[in-house]
This record gives sequence, structure tokens and C-alpha cells, in this order.
Amino acid sequence: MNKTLTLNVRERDLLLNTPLLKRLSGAAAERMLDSVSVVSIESRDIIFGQGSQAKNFYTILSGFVRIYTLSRDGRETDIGVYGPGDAIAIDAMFGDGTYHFNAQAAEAVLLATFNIAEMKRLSSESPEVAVALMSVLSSNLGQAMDCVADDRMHTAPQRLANFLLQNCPPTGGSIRFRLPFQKSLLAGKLGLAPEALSRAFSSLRSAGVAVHGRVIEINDVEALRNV
Amino acid sequence: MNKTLTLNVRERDLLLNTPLLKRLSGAAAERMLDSVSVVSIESRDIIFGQGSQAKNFYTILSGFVRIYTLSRDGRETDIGVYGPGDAIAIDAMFGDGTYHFNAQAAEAVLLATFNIAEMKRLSSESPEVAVALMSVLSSNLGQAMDCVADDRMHTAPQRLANFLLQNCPPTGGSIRFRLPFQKSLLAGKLGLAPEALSRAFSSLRSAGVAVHGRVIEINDVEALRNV
DNA sequence: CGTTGGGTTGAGCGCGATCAAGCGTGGTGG
DNA sequence: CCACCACGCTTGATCGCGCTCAACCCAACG
Repeated sequence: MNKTLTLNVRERDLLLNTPLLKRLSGAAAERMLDSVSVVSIESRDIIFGQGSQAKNFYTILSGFVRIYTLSRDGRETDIGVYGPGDAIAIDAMFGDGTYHFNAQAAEAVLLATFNIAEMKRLSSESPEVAVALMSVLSSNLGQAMDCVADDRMHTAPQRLANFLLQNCPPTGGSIRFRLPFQKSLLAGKLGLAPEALSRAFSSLRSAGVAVHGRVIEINDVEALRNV
Repeated sequence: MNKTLTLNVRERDLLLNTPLLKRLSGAAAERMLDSVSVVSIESRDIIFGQGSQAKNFYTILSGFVRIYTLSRDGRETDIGVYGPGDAIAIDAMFGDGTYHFNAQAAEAVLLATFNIAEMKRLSSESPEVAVALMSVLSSNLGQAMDCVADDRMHTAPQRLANFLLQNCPPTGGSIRFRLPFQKSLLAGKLGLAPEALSRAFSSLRSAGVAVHGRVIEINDVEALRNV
């Protein structure tokens, strides 16, 4: 967990294209950037733990982060997987000042760190910043509600088909593309055991989906839409 | 669906104690109140429909509202149930300008209506208002994520036990209280078919839970916590 | 080579959806 | 006043989905 105190050009550029910052005026963006630091996290490291003091929230510059929770008997349940551009733990700016979930790097990850106290101050001075935060919160809320709906009304193959359709290049017809992360992580994101994901893939074979390691081949995108 | 254009004293009071308004200064609260109107909705009426133009968001003054979505085959899936003090469709302030879900009055409902365009203007002028909105968005986000976690890691009886524990008076030991709404609505909130809720109740009988219509009797609250 | 880690496959089973029937209460009308 | 019905809920029977445990496969790597 090597903290890099300064923002290099590449990181700065990534950050400015994040949903949180990309609509800000130059002045507001500059004020945000002033209080950001960048950390790089190694694969499998814990970013924050549920119940611990919430000092920062984060946006992801590169890599994927798994948000999960522990049940009393020690089992882990995934709640979401977030990638480049996404914000995590923004909701910790409000509430009781602790994180409510765990976050773990699913691979090597680069994070932009926003100090919560500072962001509170900044957002109560700059409506522009406040609106950006609201917008991100709102989009995360929509995502979470979609997730509940998806879980409740679709079977495993349907959820997988949904995911594939949302994560493949928008060229219709026949496609070949690469999964953005490990299958076991995808299983968690979809609320499935890894074995169930595997079976979902093989049940989609009849709908024209072929799997070669992380590379997915879809014969007919339209056909997949009707699962 | 009888729109009452003015806020009477009682409604005004309810509204000022809502999470969205209760921390606002008098001046900011006054500005919010100026652009609020109140509508009363009859049981089973649709408040808004998914895909339709989002002109307002709402907070609930009394009654319960069911948020749900339709799958392609016409089946309804519940996503959440919201009650007095809760805000619904705040996330429609951002995004594509349409509602993403359906909202239906589960009973006679009184709503405070906030015009979205006006609230956008207000929140970009008053950081205080923006912070209040963020805080509510954030709490709704937390709720939704909790819901995903709850769905994924707990069985029906466990989710029901959770709900009962969160909705009973905080006096320990032995309690008797009334469900806030119909069981069929509760089933939807917990992501269950009504039959499954019924069975969950009877499986909790062995944990000291007795049901008399809408009245629930819990022998030992602590015992219920260990389900 | 053996090991390790990610993925697949198989067998068994429990949870919860579904369909169908039955129950109890409150409301309505003859 | 009572027969009837409507509605919310319960109970039973069945079934399919997805979890669990276990074995196996395979590629990467030392």
C-alpha cells in the first residue's frame, strides 16, 4: 500500500474525466484536486473495513474493487464491484461516520482519496461540488436499486446475459470481447456462487455464447436480448 | 388524486420534521416550503410510472408507497417500501430525466411534491439545501445496499426476524406490536411471495413469535436476534 | 515435474416460487 | 338477519433454481 502524495499528469487526467469531476468548472475542479491524494493498493488488500472510522471516500482510477459484508458466521457476501471512474463509500460522508461495508482490491488498484471532512467543507461552500456529489450519489443509488430488481426478477443466466450485453462493444451482430475481471469476481457481482456462474455460462451456450477463458464470443447479440 | 395547493399547519409541521428538512435553517426551510405542494393519493393509485417524464420528487407525509418494476413478461417485482418521512425518486433529479421505477400508493397517502427543476436551482444556490439532499440520497443508498446484502445472505425467516427487530418498540424482553402495513406488502419488501412470508412467520413460531392478524407478539427479543 | 489457483462438472439438497385449495372476516344486498 | 361474496391470508403439493461439498481439469510457474 504505497501512498503517492502527489498527482502525476496521467493520474490527474484520469481523475478529471471521472463522473465526479468531469462537469466541474476549472476553479472547482482545482479545489477538489488540491485535497486529493492517490494511493495504490495491491491485489487482495483491504481498502477499508466495515465499522471502522470513515476518514476518506474514494474514486477508482484503475482496477476493480469488491464491496462485501460479513455475516455473523464469517461468510462473505458481495454487494457490488466497482471499476475505473466509480466512486466508493461516498455515502460515508453522511451517517454515523463509519464504513458500513468492507472494500477489497480485486487486483492492483489505483485510488483517488478524498478527505471526508474536507469534502464536507468544500461542498458546503461550493454548490457546484455539492451538485457533483449528489449526481454521483444518485447514480450509485440507481445502480443499487437496479441490482435489487435484477436479483429479484431474473435467474442466473438472465443476469449473466444482462451483464454481457451491458459490457460488450455496442456493435450489433457477432462479437468477441474480454471480460473486465475474473469470473469469480463476476460471480460475486451477480450474487452467485462461482459454480453457478459456470453453469449459467454453459446454459447460455445454446443462446450462442462461447467462452474461451476470459474471452467471450456472442454469435447474435439480439438473440441474447431475448433470454 | 386530489391536489391540495396549500400546506395546512399539520402538513407543514410533518414536513419540517422530515429528514430532508429538519436540519435546515429557518430561511432555507422557508424557501423549500415555498415550492412544495401537497397531494393526496388514493390507495392503489399510481404515483408515477417508469419511463415517464420526471417532473417531481416526493417525500411521504403519511401512508406507504410501494416501488416496483415490471419485467418484460408483465410481472411486478417490488424493490422497496417507503413510509412517512422517506423521500422517493430523489435520484430522478439527476440522470436522464425519467423515472426508472413505478410507484404505487399501498394505502391512502399524503405526499409533499418537490418540483425537480426548482430544486435543482435551489440546491445550486443554497449549499445548505444541497447538503440536505445529499444526506437523504446517501441514506437511501445505504438502505438499498443493505437490502442487497440482506437478500443475498439471509433466508426468508432471517430477513423477517431482521424486519421485526427493526420495527418493534425498543423495550427488550417480551413485546406486542402492530405491523405498519399489510403482510402482502411486507412480503414484497422482503423480496418474497406472500406464501413464503406466511411460512416464514410460522417457522418463527418456534423462536417465540406469535401472529394475531397484524399484531405480532415476541416472547424474547434477544432470542430472535440469534436466528 | 509437483504445486498452486482458477475454473468446470457432478450429485444432493434446501429454499422459495408457483399453482391450487381452503380459511376467516368484513361488507353487501336480498 | 342471514346468505353470499370478496379479499387477505394460510396451507399443501410440486418443482426448479442455485448453494454446497467434492472431485477433477488445466494452465502457469517454480
